[in-house]
Amino acid sequence: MPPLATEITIGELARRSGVATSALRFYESRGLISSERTNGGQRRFARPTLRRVAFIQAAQRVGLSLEDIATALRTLPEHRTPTKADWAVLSRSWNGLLRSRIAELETLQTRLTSCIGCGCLSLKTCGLLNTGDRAAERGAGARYLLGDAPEDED
Amino acid sequence: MPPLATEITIGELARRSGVATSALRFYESRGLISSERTNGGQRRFARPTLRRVAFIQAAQRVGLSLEDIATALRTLPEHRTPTKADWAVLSRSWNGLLRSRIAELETLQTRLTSCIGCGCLSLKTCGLLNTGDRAAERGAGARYLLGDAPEDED
DNA sequence: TTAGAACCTCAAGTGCACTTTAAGTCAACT
DNA sequence: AGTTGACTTAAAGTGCACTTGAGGTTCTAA
Repeated sequence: MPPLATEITIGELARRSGVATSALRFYESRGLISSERTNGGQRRFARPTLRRVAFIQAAQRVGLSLEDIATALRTLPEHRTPTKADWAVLSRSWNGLLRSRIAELETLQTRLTSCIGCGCLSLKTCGLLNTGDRAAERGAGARYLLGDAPEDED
Repeated sequence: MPPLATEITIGELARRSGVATSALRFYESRGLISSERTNGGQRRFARPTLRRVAFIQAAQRVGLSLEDIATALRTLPEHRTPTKADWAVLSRSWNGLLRSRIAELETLQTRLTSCIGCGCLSLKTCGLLNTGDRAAERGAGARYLLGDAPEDED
């Protein structure tokens, strides 16, 4: 048998993950995935990479940057197949983020619904954006309109 | 009395909304907000603009592009203060989007939790990314890994 | 062995959502 | 009337997440 035919090409990884080869090369350049090379210099990915890519895709859906995802993935071992425990740690931290993200959207939804109900949609009383929890996500976070002058009805 | 002192400067709008003046000008250039001008050529915003900006901010949190938000805001009257009914229509459509976005994240969370539970995290059986609903959001949407060959355990 | 698909690198280009800079004008206060 | 801070435009720059293009090499199957 060959040394292990379990390695996959970048094209295969692309087809299986739905991510373009150019994006996969980009991820590798950013340290999110890694590969071995053939004698000819072509990439060969280990199969667990498929799972890493899936994780990257999912994390992006939640709004994380590649930098954040790279940081998270660094908690996984690079040169051995991650164990159940490895993934569990990663997943748990991620679960917390998901929870706060969901809570944020739910608050927004509640506010929106009650605003429809009362018809006011006033910044003062509804505070569409004053979610009250800014736990999740850095960057262009929630702004505070609470500082508005009291006459800001309408 | 002056013709109506209810108009606010771009600086005031910026302070009250937490959005930079440069961003507000950018929003205007993209048709998300509008303004009158003084004789000297400076912008004066009507007060309801504050609410529009709040809406823009909130919509961005849900992951909408400025283009999408602009389209949504176009359903509001531009030259009269939006009524309760105007906002209600807009909010309702938005509410649906929020709902599917929340559902998507909840599915992801469930999958993640059960994956931790069983320790498999297998693409085949867990399908971290196979949320099964791709109702919300265009663009870099959910990818399908279901097409994976059956031997893709790990 | 050879055609052609798939791969390689590096640099430049893209789209989004802005920000920054430069050079100048306006508004409000004293 | 003058100063100062806020405003104006237009163009260029930024950061992220990629994609595209050019020019060349490798792998696989007939």
